[in-house]
Amino acid sequence: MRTLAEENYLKAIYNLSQNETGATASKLSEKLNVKLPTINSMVNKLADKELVEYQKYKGFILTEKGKKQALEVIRKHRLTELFLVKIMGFGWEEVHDIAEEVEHIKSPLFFEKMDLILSNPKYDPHGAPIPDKNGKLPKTNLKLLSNIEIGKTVRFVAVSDSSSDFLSYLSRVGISLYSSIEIIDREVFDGLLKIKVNKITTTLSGQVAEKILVE
Amino acid sequence: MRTLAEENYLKAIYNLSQNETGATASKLSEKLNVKLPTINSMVNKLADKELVEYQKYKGFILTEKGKKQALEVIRKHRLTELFLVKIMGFGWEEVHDIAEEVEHIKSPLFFEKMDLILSNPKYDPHGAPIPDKNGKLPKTNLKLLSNIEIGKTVRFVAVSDSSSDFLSYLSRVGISLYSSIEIIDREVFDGLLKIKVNKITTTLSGQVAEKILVE
DNA sequence: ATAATATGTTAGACTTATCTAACAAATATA
DNA sequence: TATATTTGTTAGATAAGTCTAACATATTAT
Ligand SMILES: [Mn+2]
Ligand SMILES: [Mn+2]
Ligand SMILES: [Mn+2]
Ligand SMILES: [Mn+2]
Repeated sequence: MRTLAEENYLKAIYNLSQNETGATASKLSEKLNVKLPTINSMVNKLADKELVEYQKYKGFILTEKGKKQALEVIRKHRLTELFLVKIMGFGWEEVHDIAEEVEHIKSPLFFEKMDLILSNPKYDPHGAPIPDKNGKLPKTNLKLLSNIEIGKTVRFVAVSDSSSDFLSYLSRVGISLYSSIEIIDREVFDGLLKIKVNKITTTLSGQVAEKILVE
Repeated sequence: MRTLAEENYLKAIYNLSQNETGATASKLSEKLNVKLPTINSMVNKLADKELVEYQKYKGFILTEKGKKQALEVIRKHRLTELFLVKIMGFGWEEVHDIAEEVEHIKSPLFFEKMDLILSNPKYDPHGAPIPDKNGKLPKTNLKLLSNIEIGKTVRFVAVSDSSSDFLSYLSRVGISLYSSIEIIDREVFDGLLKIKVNKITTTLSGQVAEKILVE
């Protein structure tokens, strides 16, 4: 039986290993809000269970088995988020924290029913792909809004930060998923970005532009 | 922060103390599927936190504080069960086990939304009353089907066993919540009961009749 | 290349929730 | 009432998940 803590470690390691930097002890420590030695002892246990590969002082990578389990949890998380928005009427900025809890429900029936009610959805409310029952994910090829050339128009399809603060901010400035965004200008010094969305011109900071994924 | 185990103990003690027999160590042990010494150590902790009153070799009773907390969990359980049936389309025999997990979700928003969607419901799918936000329960005055006199007609309003096996059996023999049941005959020896439901005559065992609550 | 800093590991302790074995009290039975 | 049985308690062990303090390795800067 997989424990709640184990599930959180697997998910965090999976998410970190999507970045170039990979999953290191200190990154995990920060992400999971536990001290470094805790990471060490937990990762050792996960290695014993053959869920991660781990050599001292090198980072961690998930085994196939570990990856499959991580994707099961991620599937539950994203299905839940979409269910909360579509069926229960929550805002996209409210659902992440609730899904962090609900993703640990064991009952497969519960999530199968969500999947049925939502007709096998492919994306969560933040534009992230929902792994299918076998852990398959569509290959996406997204770019950061911060890297798009001036003059281009792109479609906002996902965020890389699902925190309430960030999403509320986007809603407040009138940027929602699937909006068309035209790049008007970018400040070289700090990446400050002038964009046009729905005929309205807005300015975004470089940090914000890095969290917006477009195609 | 209340732990999952604590919540299960509070709920179990509350439920047991609704019977005349009260909550004893061995009953709790059986209900929670843990050995007797575990009950002992946990109840000692709950007593330290002033959630139960406990004197050696006597039973346990919840303090006001403990009762309030138990009712919070019971509210979440029953709201969840109704949500699963009414909104997600589960059968009444499928929901208890799922609710045993979901009741431990901390997010108050999640349950407030259920309550809103269901319009402040008063009863769960098994006829059990849902405590309100302050832990208030309607006074119900139900009788056991096994105690009703021959010749009377009663309304089936609740079950005292929400297990899948029992509820599936009731569905199979065509007895559903709010059916009218006429008592045709009762065998003195073992309580075997002949009833009429929807113009159909059926026979129920004494054990089954004891789990059916009527008014 | 050496020293300073950042990152990772080991050792040992603590809390929660569980167990088994041994013992004690209460209750039922003869 | 004396004994047997059932029920409850204490003692001590264990596993999971966390911590702090001390130490080791790796990386960065001088
Ligand atoms: Mn999320
Ligand atoms: Mn998401
Ligand atoms: Mn139930
Ligand atoms: Mn119920």
